[in-house]
Amino acid sequence: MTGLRERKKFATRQALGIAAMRLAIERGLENVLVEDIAAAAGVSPRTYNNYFANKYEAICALATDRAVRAGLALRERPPDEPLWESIRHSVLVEYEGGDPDPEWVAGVRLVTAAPELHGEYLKARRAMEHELADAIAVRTGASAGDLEPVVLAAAVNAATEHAVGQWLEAGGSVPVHAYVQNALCELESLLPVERPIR
Amino acid sequence: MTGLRERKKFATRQALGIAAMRLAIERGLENVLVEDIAAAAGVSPRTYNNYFANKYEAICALATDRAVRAGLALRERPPDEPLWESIRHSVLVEYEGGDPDPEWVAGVRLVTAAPELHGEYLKARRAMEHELADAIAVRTGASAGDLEPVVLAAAVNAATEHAVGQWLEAGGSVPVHAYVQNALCELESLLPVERPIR
DNA sequence: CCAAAAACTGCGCGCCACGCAAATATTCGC
DNA sequence: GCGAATATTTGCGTGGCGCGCAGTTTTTGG
Repeated sequence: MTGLRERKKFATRQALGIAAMRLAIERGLENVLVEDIAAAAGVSPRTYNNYFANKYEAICALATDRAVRAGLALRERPPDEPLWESIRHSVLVEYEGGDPDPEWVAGVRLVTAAPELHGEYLKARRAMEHELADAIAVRTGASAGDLEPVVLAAAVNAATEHAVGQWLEAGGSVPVHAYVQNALCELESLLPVERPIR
Repeated sequence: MTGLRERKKFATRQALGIAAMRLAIERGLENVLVEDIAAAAGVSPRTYNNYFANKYEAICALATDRAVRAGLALRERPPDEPLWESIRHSVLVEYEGGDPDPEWVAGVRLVTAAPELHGEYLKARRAMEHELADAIAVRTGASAGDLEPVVLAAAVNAATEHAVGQWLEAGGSVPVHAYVQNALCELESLLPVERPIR
């Protein structure tokens, strides 16, 4: 990742993602052309298509990256930490800085409100589920094909999305962070692990 | 649903969905034009777009319908039946007849193999999750905004998809049915409900 | 500093989503 | 049944998109 090539590539991807989200928020999804996004990121339309196959991928790129990072974060928690605590930390970093930032809030609102984005957004969430499941499997020493890590990851994802939904409905005076933490704690009590996974 | 109008509309939608899936299987996703699907269903290309916004929606239409039906099925189980049994029945009907049918198998393979279809397929699965969650909430008497039904539905979905994945890997000598039933039973033991939900 | 590898770009083509308005089919009150 | 009201289908036209191709520019490794 230290090569100039890779850094530039990543920067372009990120610039496109940010530009796409910004434009979609301020103009509305339908009034953004691929051409606009490319221009805003200082790149030719043709190059845009080397990074993303369509508008929606670009808009969700940030969400995708963040989601994947949650999985990586879990892998890097100290292995002696209780699993639930590790999961809570890994998921919560996703929502750490974002909450008061009005652009972040608008982004969440956009992604949940626009049906055209749902498919892409779900792909991002599922990517996180997979990362989480793998990381959990490593931690619990599960063998390949085991059901438990998969279910656990899915439950975490569902609880998280549910929390965000509740937070959105509530109007946003309390930070998301609190909602998500709450949901994860409640989830923990719903999934009592007989042989306590550490 | 008894009006001629509604029946025709439903028939067209189904014809388009079937045609789309068939063509995609026998030619490969990239070699199917919207025009072809419309023609195969005996409808103008313009009409196609009154039903579906793109190729992928049409291809996944059957999956979507089946997924939603699972939710409805749960609502119609006898309320005195144990909840887990109701869930198992409702989910299993999705996989009842399909398994030996080579076209059904090819469809599952296509949907899981082609990345372009993932977003749409995930939307179908999530629709089922919502239906299941609602039905479960009714059954357990949960109040609006409760986490438990949502998590339960997500877990059921994850277990189901996991089972199908395992079955695909195994090559298909044992029917899917068995895999899914297995996974759901295992899931049941993973989610011991303290105050036993009936 | 140079050759190999990779990324960016312009061009062009076929496909697609959708608004609009005319034609056709279905429903419903009478 | 009949005719008006309401839905659906369809053709046409347009703007936008996805991507293969081939030429140029940039980065890399030696």
